[in-house]
Amino acid sequence: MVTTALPYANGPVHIGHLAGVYVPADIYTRYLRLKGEDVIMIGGSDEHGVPITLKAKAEGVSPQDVVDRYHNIIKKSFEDFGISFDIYSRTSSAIHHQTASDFFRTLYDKGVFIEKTSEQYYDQEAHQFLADRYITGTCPHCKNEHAYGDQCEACGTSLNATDLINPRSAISGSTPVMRETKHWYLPLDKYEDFLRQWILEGHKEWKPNVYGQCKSWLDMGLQPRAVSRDLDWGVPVPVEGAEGKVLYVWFDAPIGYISNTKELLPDTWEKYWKDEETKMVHFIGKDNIVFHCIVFPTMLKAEGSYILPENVPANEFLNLEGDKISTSRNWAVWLHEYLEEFPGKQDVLRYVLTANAPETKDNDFTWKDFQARNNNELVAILGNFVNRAMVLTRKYFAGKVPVCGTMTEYDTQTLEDFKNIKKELESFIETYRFRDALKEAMNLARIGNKYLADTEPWKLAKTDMNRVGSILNLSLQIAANLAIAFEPFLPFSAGKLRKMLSMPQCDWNRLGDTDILPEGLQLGQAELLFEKIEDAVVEAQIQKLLDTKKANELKNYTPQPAKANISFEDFTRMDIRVGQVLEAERVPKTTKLMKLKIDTGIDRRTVVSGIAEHFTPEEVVGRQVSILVNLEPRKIKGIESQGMILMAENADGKLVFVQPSAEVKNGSQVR
RNA sequence: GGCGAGAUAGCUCAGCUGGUUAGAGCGCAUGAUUCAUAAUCAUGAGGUCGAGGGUUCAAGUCCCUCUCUCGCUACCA
Repeated sequence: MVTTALPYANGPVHIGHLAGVYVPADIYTRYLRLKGEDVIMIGGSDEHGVPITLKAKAEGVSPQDVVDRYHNIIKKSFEDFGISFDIYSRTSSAIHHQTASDFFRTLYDKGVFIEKTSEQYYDQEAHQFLADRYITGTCPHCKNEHAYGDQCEACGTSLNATDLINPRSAISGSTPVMRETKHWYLPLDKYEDFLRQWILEGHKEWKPNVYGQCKSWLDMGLQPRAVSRDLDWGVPVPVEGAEGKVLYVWFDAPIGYISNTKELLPDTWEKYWKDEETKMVHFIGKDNIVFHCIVFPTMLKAEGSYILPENVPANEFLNLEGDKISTSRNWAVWLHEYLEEFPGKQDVLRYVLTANAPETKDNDFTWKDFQARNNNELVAILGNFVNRAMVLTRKYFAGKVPVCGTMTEYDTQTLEDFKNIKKELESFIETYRFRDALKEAMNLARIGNKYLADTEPWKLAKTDMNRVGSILNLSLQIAANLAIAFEPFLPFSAGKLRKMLSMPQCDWNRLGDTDILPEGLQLGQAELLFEKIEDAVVEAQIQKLLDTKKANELKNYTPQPAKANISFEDFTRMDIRVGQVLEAERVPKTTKLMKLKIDTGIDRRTVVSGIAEHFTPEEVVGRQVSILVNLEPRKIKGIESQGMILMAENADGKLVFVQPSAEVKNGSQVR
């Protein structure tokens, strides 16, 4: 049984999700199916939790509306992309609510949970407890007045809601009060010995990143974790006196794997979850390691009747054009958009994401690389070889598989080269090394190209047609092998290829054979498997990325609220002058600081300013600027700064000098 | 300055528990070739494995120090 991390239904799916989870899981599953194994692939949307309720609130719609929207987009795009789920369901379904509820109740009845009462902020007007995100207030560190209960976005410090000065409810705006609330905790610490044994002793074969992270968690010591929250969106806690409480989203989400299996196989689902013979594999990203290796197994163990995962092949992250993928910054290639803009090119993306998969460390996706891999590998190596074999066969044998005569020594030598491809592919795939597996499959096409180049059937056609027949027969058999080898990776193209080769079945066990296509078989219509991608196309994608990013930044820009009024007195105390930059140099070992020598008209002084990311020293020398001259001097990086240059900051973070619109004398006052 | 990750051919990266002349793909150069979506095939160019030190019979691979790069965070008066 293969499970894939449940994508969170507050946005569409992007290439990072695909590369990390869904493409590898799909390759693995398709491979097992081809081998005739009894395998199911389980997926679904994760639809509970605070961020969805916040999004719903911001848009003025219900949480259900939000999850409906994204669930449908995600589901559709997975289908179109060829991720072959046996079921893709969702955690807002009735069957999931029932399953999660029962699961909790079972643990509850067994006395697994610890009940603890703690004090939490409560909104008396809205009559509900407030999650950390729902509380705003003044940050105790930087005095930012718009800090959240879990984090201050101005200074980046993570906070407890109780740290905030002047806390306010984000729902009603009222001042919340502390009130007692009861929650249930899963005592992970009690399972530490079991986990230690199971993972550290029993699963040394797990990927180093997974094993390492588990080890570090176990070494730090585990704490009980709350499994419930005060919220009205989610699976209600099925216990008396738990009104207004739901299961915490990390508790309910992995149970989604079980619910979805139930939905798929109402009668036989237990075979997959409770039979020791079943191998369960969780495909996830690195952010999910702890939940799938520590928390969920503990839940399953505590319940008692479930099996534990056999492996958790977590991938690292994929970056995009050198930058982290980010939903909120819109720095992503969205799957549903890709499918629209590159119709019929699912396999190109599948190929690129696999060839460059973040299996051992974070990797970078670039459109240039996408183009290069398509043009130089898919088109030039794979597509071209198939096309050569097809065209030659059509030309000399009217598109029928020719008779294979006696093999030359060279033929058998070529065969040797790909005899063991099956074994190698299997060993790579079964150890989750899909990048290497794909490379191996590609090598088969290279062997084909080399074979044609070395035997030169187009020359022999003038003298020895029998020999040409043997060569093409073997070439076509290689093509047939390609159709099988690529089936898990590039299902669309492999299907197309099989159609061209009149190969109705795809039987993995025939991989490596050289009699897959019978002699005399009439081949289908030849068509190109892949087509070149022009420069303009990828340039447009890069431009689009930059544009949407910019647009998004501007859209998200909200002017800071006005500060409290000050008196005229206060204003006149500030002495702002027009000055001129005489010298400028970067401050060593800093990224943003520049040291400036300013002629203020009154004197010449040194000012340190954080503009080095936006201007070079040459650009600023000679410029007139506005400068606050009577600011208390301050040492920055050991340099005394005597004043402040006034800058305007644009929505995209770019700085602009505030300077007079016409030249004035240095020292002129700004009032 | 703090925390985390990293530094291997022009580029993107492999190199597991230390062991023969350090690898792949792409790019580049030269040659071959024309069946093929100017695609293919061959050959090659020599990277002091960031620097220095240490452990060892033996280190890209282990230890220490330093430098640099990339994230996040200070510094933006």
